Amino acid sequence: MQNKIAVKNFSLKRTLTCGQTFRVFKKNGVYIYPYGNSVLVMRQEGDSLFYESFGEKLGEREVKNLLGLNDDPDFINKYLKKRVPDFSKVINETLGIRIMRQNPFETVISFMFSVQSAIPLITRRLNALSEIAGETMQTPYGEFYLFPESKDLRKLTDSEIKSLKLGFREKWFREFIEHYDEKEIEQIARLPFAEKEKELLKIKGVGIKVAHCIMLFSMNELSAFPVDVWIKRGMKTLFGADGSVKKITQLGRELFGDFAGYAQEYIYYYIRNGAEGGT
DNA sequence: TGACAGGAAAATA
DNA sequence: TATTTTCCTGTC
Repeated sequence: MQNKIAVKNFSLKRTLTCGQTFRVFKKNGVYIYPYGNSVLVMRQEGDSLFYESFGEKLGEREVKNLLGLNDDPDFINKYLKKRVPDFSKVINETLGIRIMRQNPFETVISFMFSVQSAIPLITRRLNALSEIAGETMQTPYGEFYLFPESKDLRKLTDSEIKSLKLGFREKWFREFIEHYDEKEIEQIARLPFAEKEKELLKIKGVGIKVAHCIMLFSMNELSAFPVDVWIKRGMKTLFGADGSVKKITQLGRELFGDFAGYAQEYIYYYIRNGAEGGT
């Protein structure tokens, strides 16, 4: 792995395992991430990130963009502290998580599959789908499957879809692949925030939480504020916030402004292990 | 075995 | 418009 990027206050591990992405493989100390028509292999050593790609080659610009390495944690933390002084205790200065800029089409399906599901189950479903419909890529690290394109998804048979065991999510998935393709999702990604949210909510299986996950993790909207059960608990503990998910989402965006998405990561870590000193 | 985890949509008030 | 109920798979 001769390609090297200098990084600061960055944790590849945390970035890839914090729940924003689901199809990442760890093998012999390297992380392997199928992305578009590439398989990206990465390894971090201190302040150096090493990478190489197979299939379509990925350059430094693309890798940095994917991993959110153009975001500046120092700036973001200052911004958040200035806006919400009480929040200082929640901010973990060395967390090293960056918000990724993933593929929007894949991210819609990923978070549709995430509804009422834990991470290992989501991963299993997405891997099963990729193995059935995605292209195989041979690498020195083994064989990996790219995430399928919409044209591949339309070719899925009934029993193949059934084999994914999507449960009540199955009808959403069928409707989605019938009505949407990459182009349409890319179009949505170009809209301003409010319209983006509105268009995403039109997709069956996409409610407010999933819509904000999609915007944050694949559509460059760092002010998105996905509220799951943990964030709901956190917002209640920290700010006494109560009420519907919609209300908490609004409150989070008003409180944390341009970087609500990063604030959300801090709250998640704080409420799950930060307050007790975990990692 | 039964309790529980996890969001969206439909039903209901 | 706001609250309750139903949906499915999997783990412990």
